[in-house]
Order: sequence, then structure tokens, then C-alpha cells
Amino acid sequence: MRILLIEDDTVLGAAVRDQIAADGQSVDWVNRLDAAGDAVRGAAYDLILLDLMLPDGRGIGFLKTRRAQGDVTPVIILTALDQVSDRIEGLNAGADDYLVKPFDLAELSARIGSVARRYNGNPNPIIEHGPLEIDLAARSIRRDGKSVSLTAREWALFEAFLSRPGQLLSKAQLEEKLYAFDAEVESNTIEVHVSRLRKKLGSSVIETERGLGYRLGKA
Amino acid sequence: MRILLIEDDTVLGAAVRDQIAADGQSVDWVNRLDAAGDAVRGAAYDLILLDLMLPDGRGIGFLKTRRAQGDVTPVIILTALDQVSDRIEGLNAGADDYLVKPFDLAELSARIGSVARRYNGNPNPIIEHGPLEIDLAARSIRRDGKSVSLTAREWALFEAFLSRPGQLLSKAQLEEKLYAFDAEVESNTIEVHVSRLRKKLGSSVIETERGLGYRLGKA
DNA sequence: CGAGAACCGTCAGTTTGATGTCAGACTGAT
DNA sequence: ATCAGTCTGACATCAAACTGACGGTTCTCG
Repeated sequence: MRILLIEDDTVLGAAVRDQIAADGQSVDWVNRLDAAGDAVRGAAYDLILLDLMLPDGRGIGFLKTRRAQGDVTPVIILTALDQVSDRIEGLNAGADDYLVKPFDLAELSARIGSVARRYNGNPNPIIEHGPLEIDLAARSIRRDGKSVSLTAREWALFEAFLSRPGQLLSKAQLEEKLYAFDAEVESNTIEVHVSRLRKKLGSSVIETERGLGYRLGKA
Repeated sequence: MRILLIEDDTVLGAAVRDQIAADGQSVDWVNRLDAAGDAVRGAAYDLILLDLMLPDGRGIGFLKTRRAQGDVTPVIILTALDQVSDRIEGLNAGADDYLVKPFDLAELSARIGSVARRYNGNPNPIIEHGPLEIDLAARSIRRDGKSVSLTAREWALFEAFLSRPGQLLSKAQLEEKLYAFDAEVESNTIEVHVSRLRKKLGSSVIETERGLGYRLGKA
């Protein structure tokens, strides 16, 4: 089995490489996202181990790009961020599993085995939410069985709600999610996007709490 | 470390129990959700292993109920459903990790160790106050398990009390909290909002001290 | 390269519901 | 019994939110 390790920490990277080699698998180890891009274009891997914090960007972006291009290679995320939100973001982006640092090398072996064993081509991971069937990996939604397409902004907004179901999100929080840091919006952009989402997905997907913000609807 | 195993498959359950025992941990094994409820009420566990498909209901509901009641015991989900949607639902419901069947017993041991090691912080800060469960981050309140929604002013007022439990707050102080500087209320606004809060949260949440002000009720 | 479509931010007219105000009932201290 | 303080239902108001429309920009495809 060919494994691609994307990790910039030299100590951890070496340890992981050695562990995998000891398990009898073949490993390629890169420490930057651009090198990772070259690697996946140059060879077919059976599994990717992906660190989220890399010198030239966040690993999530790399993962999303791969998935957007139709790559279904199993991915295990390695993250120092022990936060449910990061795990969910990773899974939403199409990861198959995650490991929170520091992790046991035995645990790593177990999960590699697990992903490999499990990976025999299961078609599509689908979240059900009321009348909606959401396939995050494929970025597709079916509403009452009929497919609905969302734009980039709409996905970003909807994901913000999905990753925190039940939580109230203020417009300021949502703007942060949608527009990184810079790029200030000085109009009712969020309202408009919420309106567009509701038109596509049903009026009850997102609930308004006047003066406070929005939250994902019950179902 | 005390571990509660909730699993109805007798073969798998026995294997897991033996493995945990071999690791030197103490296990209680139940095969139904109602028995699980009795167990968690009767003893304090350090970790719960939860099967999702049980004869008397879905494990997700059990997990959600525990979390809603403020229980923060780490939970690892055991599921035969190899679907990202289940993992996300589980993680959202407050699970700390999951294992997809069939799993290695070595992997189980590794994850138990991992969760136990990792578990230091509390995922969701929920304040319990009598029949109320208050999640300030999510801006949600449950009263006897049923969710109650507050308006912006009501939140502001309630937070003023929560941040100074037991302390007497005069109407003037409360007005300052609610209306920044330009305090321009010339009526019984505070009284009205206190009344509205009591209607939503129960008449005993806030106590009146005639001529002096208000304070948060005992519980 | 050009035409058309898609996407997104902005705005304006309309809708909605949270909130301040008031009046009358109620409470408790003296 | 009196009366100031408090409670609460009702209501009008106005800011917050909704949404259709528009135009600028980017993307797509011939």
C-alpha cells in the first residue's frame, strides 16, 4: 500500500514514516503543500496522511481541492487542534478519519489498517436533515429527492450552520466565516444569502433570532 | 478507570469486555438503553462505549440526553454504520470519538487510551440552574428539557444576573447594563423585562427585594 | 475573443416582531 | 386602611429583517 505523508514537523514525520515502514507499507514524505500537489499528480496513493498546519497554507484547502477534483483517496487528518469544530471541518471536507496529536504510533497503525480495511468503496456519505439529504463530499443536496445546487457562498454559509447545529451564530460571526479577515461588508449581505438559502432549501432550514443572529432549524 | 459498555451484540460485547479487562480497566456491560440509564444514574463512569443500534432505541438519543443534562463523560461510539453522516451526528451530539465495526481490539484499546489522555477540557460550558440548562455560547436555554428562546434584551438582562449570582442588583444598575450610557428610560422597563423573563424561565428565577432591586433566585 | 450565464454585493420598499410605554391590578410594610 | 412599590396584559412604534431587483464582475463555452 502506498501512503503519502504530508507533515512539516521533522521529528513527528520521521517517527510516522518509520512506523509505517515497520508495518511494511511504502511511504512518501513531503513537508509542504506544493510538494504534496506534485506528489499526488505524479503517483497514485492508497492513503494520505495530512497535517493541517503547514508552512504554505492550511491542509484543509488541499483536501477540499483534491475532493473537488474528484479524488477519492482516503485521507486521515493529523491535527494538533483538539477541537470538535476542526474534526467536523475535516470530515466535512472529505476526510475519512482524524488523529489528534499527540497520538500513539500504535493508534496510527490501527487507524491506517482500519481505513484500508474499511475502504472498499462505499458510495456516498450523506447527512439527513429533515427533507434534505446533504452530500458534503460531492457538494450536492437533494431536497425531497430533487437535487438542488448551491453556490460557493451558499455552501460556506450552510456549512457554518451544519458544523454548529443548534448554536446561535451572529451576523458578525457569519461574516467572519465567509470573508476571512479583510473584506468588510457594509450591507445586508448575510441577510440576502440567508434568504437565498431559504428559498433553495426551504424556509425552515435557518431560523432567525431577531437582534441576535441565526441558527440551524430543528429539522 | 470505570468504563460503561452499552452493546447488545453478545459476542462483540464479551470480546470488548474481555479486552478492556485485560487492559486492567473495570467494565460494566449493559445491553439496553434503559439499563444504561440506570447505570449512569447509579455510578460515575470515566468513559462510555456506546453502540448506536440497540433493541430499545438509537444510542444517539441517549447521548444527546446525557449531554443535555450536563453530563460530560467522554463517549466513544461503536457503530456498524460506516457513514460520515453518523460520525458527524455523533460528534455533534457530543461524542468524543467513534469506532466503525468491525474494529481491532487493539484499536479499541488505543482509542480508549487516547480519549482518556486527551480528555481534560469541557466541550460545552453548560450552566445548570435549577430546572434550567443554559448554554451561553449557543445562546440556548432548556427548561425541564424543553428549549426556550429569549430575545436580545432578555439575554442581556439574564446575563447580568448570571454574571453576579446571588448579588442584589438595583434597577439603576440593570438599566446601565441594558442601555449603555444614554439611559433614557423613564418607565418601568426593567420591571416589564423581569416579568417577561419570569414568564419564560419560571417565576422563581429572579427574586424581588422590595425597594432595593432584584437578585438571581436560589435555584 | 465575444456573448451569455452565473454569481454576488448593494439597495429600496415592504413586512415583522421586539420593545418601551401605560394603565390598572396586586402586594406588603407600616 | 393606606400608599408606594411592583406586576403584567395590551398596544403602538420603529428598527431589524426579508426579498425582489439591478448592475458589475467573473466564468463558460462556442
